[in-house]
Amino acid sequence: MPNATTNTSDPVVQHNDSSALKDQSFTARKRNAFSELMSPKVKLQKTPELMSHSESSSTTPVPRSINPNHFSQALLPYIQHPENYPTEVINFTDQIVLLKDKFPKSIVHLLLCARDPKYHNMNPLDAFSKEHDSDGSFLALMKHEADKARSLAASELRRLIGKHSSRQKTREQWLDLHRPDSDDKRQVDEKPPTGRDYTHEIRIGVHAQPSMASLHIHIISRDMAGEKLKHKKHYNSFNTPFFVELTEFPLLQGDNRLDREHREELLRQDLKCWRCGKDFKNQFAKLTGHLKEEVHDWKQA
Amino acid sequence: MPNATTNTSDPVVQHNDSSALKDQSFTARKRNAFSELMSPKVKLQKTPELMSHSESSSTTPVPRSINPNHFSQALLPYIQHPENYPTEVINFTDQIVLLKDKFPKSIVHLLLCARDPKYHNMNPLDAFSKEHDSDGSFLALMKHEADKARSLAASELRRLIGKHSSRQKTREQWLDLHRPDSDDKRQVDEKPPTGRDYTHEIRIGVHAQPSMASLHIHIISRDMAGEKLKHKKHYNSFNTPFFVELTEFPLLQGDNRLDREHREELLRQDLKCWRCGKDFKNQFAKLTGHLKEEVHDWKQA
DNA sequence: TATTCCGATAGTGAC
DNA sequence: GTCACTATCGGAATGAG
Repeated sequence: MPNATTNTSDPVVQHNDSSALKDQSFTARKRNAFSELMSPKVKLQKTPELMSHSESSSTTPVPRSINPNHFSQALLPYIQHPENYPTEVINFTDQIVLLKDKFPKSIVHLLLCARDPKYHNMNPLDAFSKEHDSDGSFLALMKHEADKARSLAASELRRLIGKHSSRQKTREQWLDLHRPDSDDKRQVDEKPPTGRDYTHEIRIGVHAQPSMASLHIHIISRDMAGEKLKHKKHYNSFNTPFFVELTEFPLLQGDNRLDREHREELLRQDLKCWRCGKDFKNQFAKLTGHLKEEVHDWKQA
Repeated sequence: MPNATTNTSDPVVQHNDSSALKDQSFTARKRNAFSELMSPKVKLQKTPELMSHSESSSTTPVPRSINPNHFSQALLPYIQHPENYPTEVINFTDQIVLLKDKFPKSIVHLLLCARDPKYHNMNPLDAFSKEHDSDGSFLALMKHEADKARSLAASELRRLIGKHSSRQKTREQWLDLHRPDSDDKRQVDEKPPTGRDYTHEIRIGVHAQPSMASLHIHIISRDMAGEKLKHKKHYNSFNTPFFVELTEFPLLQGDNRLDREHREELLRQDLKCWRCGKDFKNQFAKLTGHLKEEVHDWKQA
């Protein structure tokens, strides 16, 4: 069996489905980031005062006098002391922290956070605007980091659902027949068939109006099959224009998502299956029931 | 100890609080009507076709083609064959059946049903109108039966909560001191102090728009402390003009309860404590919490 | 749009 | 205004000596 490559469309199939060692296929870091969810209750550590917390022009849910224990500040500890959270944090630099979302709305759901305090409490629509990022350098940095995170997320998704993929199985069978010690090399193809490219199943973007004050980008697989997807706003925040892809930035000046009312309207709109478009009105339970079937098919591709 | 009388304001206090024999204080009938609630699920028996089911001018929730198994017909078996339901039916004549409400909204909650098929599916506002009861004989009959039922209900209420009553305790102490074999007859009063008159705590009336098709009159204690009082409409149906006291009939021609919209408005109105008048808006749970205290006091009277 | 808890609201099905 | 079940919708608290 050939060794793993870094090309997510040409991966080794991992047959091992247990979670014990699964992180090793995800990243070379010693950290144990993908092993488990955090404990349900965040224990906020004593945090220093924030350096800055200017009000966003796109409005913000954060109170003007910021209580570091307020729920909207729950990401702060990871940003300020990522080294203290080896279970949750996948990797970090001086600029960013990549961590697992504690309440995953899809099979793979990561958050890429900016560490610079000037982005605390700043709406991403502002942070990535011409006004605040005139030379686009911040956007470029985050796009670069997000692309790396996409690769990690794709690898993790492949590890988790690759065994269901028909393309993956085809590749696996070819590799079995062509392994160095095989007697049976009837196939004459020069190269193995490509496996599924899971990077295409990863979406990258921000919420037009986040509740968490720390600037964060969602790195999320397409499925919406996460255990913590519990209501309509969860779903619509990822499956309407409320979810702003990073490629959309900087937004045009008249973008209607700069209007608070429009954002709330997006979250209230009818639930529609991301895969087949079926309209479930307000029936969230019906939607999730339907999604189980859709995701079953989606895994087969 | 003197024997029981039929005067509800001059009762024997029953110290026995167990349910095994409690029916004996309620009625001389052999029936076991007050022992327990029916099983939660009504098993409708196969019923003969209804004789008549004219539409009420006050509108009716009953479909035009009546299915005898429809929920609105659930009282029919008791009316047609009261003798088959000794547990639920307290007594009956050719004209009426008196039975325990299976879903009591107060500590005592009885239903007095008319047996004549011409009242099936007739709104009580019509049945007791000049048009349908020009000589008032039907109203007179039902008032007479309801008054008898009131006495039974009052006795049952006394049996259930009399031990909490201060007036009842005063009477009890006097009777203790004056019992035939007592050594201590220091009291010189000629007559025992009256106990609480529980007939004043029994209300008699109909719902302005019943869901059950069979004409029925509620005989219900004042408390609203029944286990089956579960939502706002339950409460308001007994504590707004939606509850039409039998003494109000026949209604004046312009009575606004003849209007369906007005009836629905009555059920939607703010929840107000029947005892102190406090407004609980839509907060049903807060109301029932409050009622526990009020009913505790009410029992003391 | 953070979660969680509680509770009010709304629709359905009942044979 | 029948009940019981499911689920949607709506507010409030959320820390901590």
